[in-house]
Amino acid sequence: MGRKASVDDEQLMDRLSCVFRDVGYEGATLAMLSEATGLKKASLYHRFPGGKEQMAREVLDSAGVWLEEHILAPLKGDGAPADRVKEMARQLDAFYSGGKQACLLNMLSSARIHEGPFTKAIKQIFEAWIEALAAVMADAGVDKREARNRAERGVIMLQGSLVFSRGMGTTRPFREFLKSLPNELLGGEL
Amino acid sequence: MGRKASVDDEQLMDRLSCVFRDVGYEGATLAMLSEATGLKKASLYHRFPGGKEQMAREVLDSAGVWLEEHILAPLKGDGAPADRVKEMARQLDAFYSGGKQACLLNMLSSARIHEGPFTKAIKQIFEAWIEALAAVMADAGVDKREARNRAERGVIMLQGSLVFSRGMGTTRPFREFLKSLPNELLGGEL
DNA sequence: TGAGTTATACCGATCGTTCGGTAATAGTCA
DNA sequence: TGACTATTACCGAACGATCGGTATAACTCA
Repeated sequence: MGRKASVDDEQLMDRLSCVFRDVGYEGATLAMLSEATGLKKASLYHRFPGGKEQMAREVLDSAGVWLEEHILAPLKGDGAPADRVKEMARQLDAFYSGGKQACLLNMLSSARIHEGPFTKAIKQIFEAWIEALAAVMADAGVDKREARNRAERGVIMLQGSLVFSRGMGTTRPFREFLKSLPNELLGGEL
Repeated sequence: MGRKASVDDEQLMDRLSCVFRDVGYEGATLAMLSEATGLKKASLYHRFPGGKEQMAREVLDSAGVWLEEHILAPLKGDGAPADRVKEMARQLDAFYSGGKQACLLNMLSSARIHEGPFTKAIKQIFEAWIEALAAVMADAGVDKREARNRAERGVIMLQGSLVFSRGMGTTRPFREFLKSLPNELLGGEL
């Protein structure tokens, strides 16, 4: 068949994701996306006929897949609840580069594209995440309602610690959050 | 001497702030800022010779002043610690329109302007806020180190709840955060 | 070869910005 | 009081640059 791509889809997603996470949707220009991927604009349009919006959309979708594989699946595993949570923390640490990289869910939820193509996907990811977290806590014997509260708080603190870390110019808040997360979720039940 | 302004400085700041909080720095266009303020682009440049960057910078500065007046001053008041925290919650509820509006500190800390003109101001605001919060808790008898931890957690949860609320399309998380804030800060000392 | 991939060149639109000029107020002096 | 001037606020039109996007040709390799 044809010629092989100089950048495989996975690398492509990673590099596009990096740009969107750094500067958001509006901040990301095709020039930046081109430089980050090593592909010229026209080549990007070959891979993403839908343009910048499709790129962001697919990056968001692949983030959803990543969450499913690296976070939700381990959370639904059969180890001890505390171990599953600790595994999640490990994965999060890698995903956010120890707090250096922002969260796509925050960076892509600007109001410019109000009720736009991203809002639904973002909401779904948040919901799936919280549900899986609540399920783990339920396994650990936490009351269902309390489990949901703690799950939301966990996600909220993740987002907040990333925002705060970026604002303060240090990754310490994020790292401390990760450390406190298991106890935060399974506090009275360890 | 000259002609009186059709929009006073305070209104101007409020309307510019609204745009930056909605769509961030890169997302905000002169066209949007012009429409939001009722001033034509050229008139905006009369008020802000430094252009868009000066607008964002002054909006950020005026947010710092607002924090000083409406948050830090009450926190340093002479009422009961719990009352001071509750007053802060009231002010925050108004400032963020019950969770409908995002935080400038989050929206202006994109990496596009890395180490740019906003980072220092953002950091200062975060620091002043946390210090004032920690002081209130110290007044309530909370251990100094613990007070600082809780203060940071408070700010982190504020940011996180705003991000989460926006992502989920509901203000409930923010409102619940506000409700839980006094107990979160002064939990064991009420 | 010929399908698949990348590159060069280009497009209209919009970006942030600037400039020349006009509208409106305040002070001056008759 | 009322023309004149100074000063400030505002706006229409245009700037160069860059935006996202699109042709079409050149290259690569099964």
